[in-house]
Amino acid sequence: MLDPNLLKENIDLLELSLTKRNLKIDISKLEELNEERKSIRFEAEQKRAEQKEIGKLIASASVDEKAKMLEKAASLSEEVKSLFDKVEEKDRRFFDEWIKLPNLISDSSPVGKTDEDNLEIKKVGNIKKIDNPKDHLQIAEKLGLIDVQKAADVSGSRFSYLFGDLVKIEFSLVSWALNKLSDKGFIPTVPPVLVREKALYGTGFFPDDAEQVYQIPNDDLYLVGTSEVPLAALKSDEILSLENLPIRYAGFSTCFRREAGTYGKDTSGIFRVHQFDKVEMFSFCDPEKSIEEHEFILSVEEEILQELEIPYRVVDVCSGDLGASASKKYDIEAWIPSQNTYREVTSCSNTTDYQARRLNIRSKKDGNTQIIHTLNGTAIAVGRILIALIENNQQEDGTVKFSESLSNILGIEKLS
RNA sequence: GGAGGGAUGGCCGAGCGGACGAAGGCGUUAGUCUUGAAAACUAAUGUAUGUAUUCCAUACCGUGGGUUCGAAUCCCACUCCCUCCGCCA
Repeated sequence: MLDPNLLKENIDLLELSLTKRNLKIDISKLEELNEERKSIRFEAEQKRAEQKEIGKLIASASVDEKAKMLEKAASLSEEVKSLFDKVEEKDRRFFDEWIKLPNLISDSSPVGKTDEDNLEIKKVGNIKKIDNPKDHLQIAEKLGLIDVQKAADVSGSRFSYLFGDLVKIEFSLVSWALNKLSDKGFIPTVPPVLVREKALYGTGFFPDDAEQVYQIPNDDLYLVGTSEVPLAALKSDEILSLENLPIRYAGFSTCFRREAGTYGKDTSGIFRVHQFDKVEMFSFCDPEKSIEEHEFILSVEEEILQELEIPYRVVDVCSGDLGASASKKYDIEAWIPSQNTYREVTSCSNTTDYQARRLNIRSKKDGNTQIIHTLNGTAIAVGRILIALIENNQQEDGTVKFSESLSNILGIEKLS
């Protein structure tokens, strides 16, 4: 959520940001709603003060005065009640709209409409020359490492069975990443993957992306699409001391996504599935240092891909392609030989104070509280990393062979 | 799943219809004393909103509703925690 004071203090900034995102929103309507709710609240509070005053006098009034005062107080009580009902209604009308506004876009984010306008920052790594590259599913199915057919029977489309060495690689990757992150000050975490609605609102996934989230209606719980949700909510309603920041967590969890609206996209293999495992970085940060922290998280992602010998490029996501809570976002796209292009494997966002305001996470500075900043980034999205590893290390004979240093990380030299 | 107990400020804990934003203690901060430190003493010490900006008003005692002129305090529902029984990786 944005700071409602923007309406008073920096309406131009708000308008500029919305324009960059290609959104047309009637701000004057919002201003009006905001004014209405404020003035009615003021009126209600004045009446309430009056009511309290009389209430206090009643306690010590003489018997004959009392009856009269009680009468007056009763009618005031009615008035106050109806005024506060109005306040509630006006507040709701304003905040229902206000909460829908996406985060302010960073000055440094490129302006554009779709992912085609994303700005490539750099390309890293050597792309191996592979003649007639096979895709990861062709390779892994033949080697008995992935079964999507049977998974479709059991669970539906976009699910998979992973077998054998691929599973061993997954656990090696996760363990390796958690160790690396732990060394960099991230606290390894296994968070809950079922959360209440509140956590999803707090992180900005609700109301906008509600259709992407699996529900457990019997228990009013939701399956998270990323451990970002329980990690962010971990500090909700807390005031953190500034000298302890940044506080960093590395969360491992299974992630669940409905992938509504992606029918026909990436239907082959495990690139886009309903369930995958991921190690996620999350940082609670001093607002003055979130830009550096963002670069730091990106650098960790790059380090991981470099050590995994995956060619990649870094993309600065443009304004039109940015999620609601992000002020700035970098994606890293790995080279996928079978598609002859780069595809997203990690993403890191600076959500500035957008999530923290909803989650009410603050710190103290010079005696005043301030909303802190939160950031998140993918360390290892297991499925997609497996794809990149398989495809970039495939051999002509249909096997997969890893370099010595890569084998040391994965615990496996060859898939055959 | 069954039976009982509980939730109050950074922490502990009192209050159980009006003088309560809340006693007392601990902690923290500042000061006095001291070469310095400790101890002792003194003082300060929640959050948010506002047409207030060193003053004032309003809200917040798990959450939401109700009773009442007035609720931390009474009633109802929910959430969470603890103890015992049952079941269970």
